[in-house]
Amino acid sequence: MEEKLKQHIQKLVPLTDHEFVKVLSYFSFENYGKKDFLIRQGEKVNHCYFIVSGLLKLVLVDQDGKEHIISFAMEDWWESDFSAYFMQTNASMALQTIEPTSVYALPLENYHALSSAFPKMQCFFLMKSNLGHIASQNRIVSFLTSDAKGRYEQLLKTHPALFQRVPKTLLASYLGVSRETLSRLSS
Amino acid sequence: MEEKLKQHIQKLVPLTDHEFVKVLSYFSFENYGKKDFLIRQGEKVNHCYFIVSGLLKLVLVDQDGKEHIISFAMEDWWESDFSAYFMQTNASMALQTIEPTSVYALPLENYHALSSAFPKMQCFFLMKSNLGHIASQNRIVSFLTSDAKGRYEQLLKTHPALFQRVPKTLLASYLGVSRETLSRLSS
DNA sequence: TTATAATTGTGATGTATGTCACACTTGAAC
DNA sequence: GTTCAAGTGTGACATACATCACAATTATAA
Repeated sequence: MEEKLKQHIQKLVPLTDHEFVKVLSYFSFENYGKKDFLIRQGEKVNHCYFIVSGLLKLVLVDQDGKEHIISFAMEDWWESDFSAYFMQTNASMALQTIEPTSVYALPLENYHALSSAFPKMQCFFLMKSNLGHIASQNRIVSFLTSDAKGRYEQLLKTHPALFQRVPKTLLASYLGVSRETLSRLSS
Repeated sequence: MEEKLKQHIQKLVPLTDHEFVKVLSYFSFENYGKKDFLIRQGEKVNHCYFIVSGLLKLVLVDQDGKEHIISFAMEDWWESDFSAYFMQTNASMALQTIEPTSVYALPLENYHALSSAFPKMQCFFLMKSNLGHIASQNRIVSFLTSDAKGRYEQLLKTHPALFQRVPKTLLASYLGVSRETLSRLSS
């Protein structure tokens, strides 16, 4: 499981075993069961997470009590309420497991310490952030250019595994359509 | 106009005058008229841009020839087709001026050179990227949680100036609704 | 100025999608 | 196994929004 994080970082920046051991010391390893909260809406956000295994949802509950899925987070992803994490404000969304999940957690102080101690890691975080920004923009594009059916088909193509692992209600919420409409699209 | 960039950077990282002069040398200053293209869909993307003055649209034309506005870019913003810029692929969207515009352009080689020569600048880019990621995620949230009217009112609250500077057709395209619907919302 | 294009408002109508209701199935807990 | 909750499909109906059409107004250029 250390290997997972090591290989993940090494895909973008070279890192000796010795360096990695030091890098790893900035993180803490944590295990969660099903439906556990890593972040609760309205509370402080102390960590961002690298997901070793499992599956989570980044979710926002609106005034009407309706749940909206901003993102699913799976193996090899980084997730948090990044706005609340970086700005040190209260979480506007929750991060909750769908399946039992193992993560490496990185406190904000350590994020900064790690970035200054290892320029390579700052470079790594920069690349990750750029990729995250691009991914979000693609999602915006899919809202602008596609209707429910188009977005459904894109998701089916890019993340077929999700349709096995996640209840349709959650997929519908991620796509921005009602459960019923999604059901009709897939039949 | 150098001042604009200097103050913008100094809002996030401290920089001596001497350092800034060196930083500035990585950029080239460019002027554009109305409706000029900085990036054309399908072509290589060589620069990202800091906007000193003016107004642009980041826009995608789909198969049906319909135009979708991913983003407006105004003074003090950074813009590009970041996916194409970083991955060195062809642009999936165009960047075009709405008003006459002045920018500082940064070639990708210089982006990397600047980041290694000035750790502070890498830190700056990291913060900017994080903020960009967060902004995109907020836009996604607005698509998930709000209908056309809600998104219209949010935009009116956060960027009232746009309603003076930009034709309603473009605002509609940004909001993901038809021109006619936007017209009815505002009356 | 005059001519032409760009921008905007508004009615009539079609369609995609949401909402409510209910039944059926599947899986989890005791 | 029995029980209960979670997940799913589908009909009937309501509604938000798109599309098409046209007129009116405002910029832009010759």
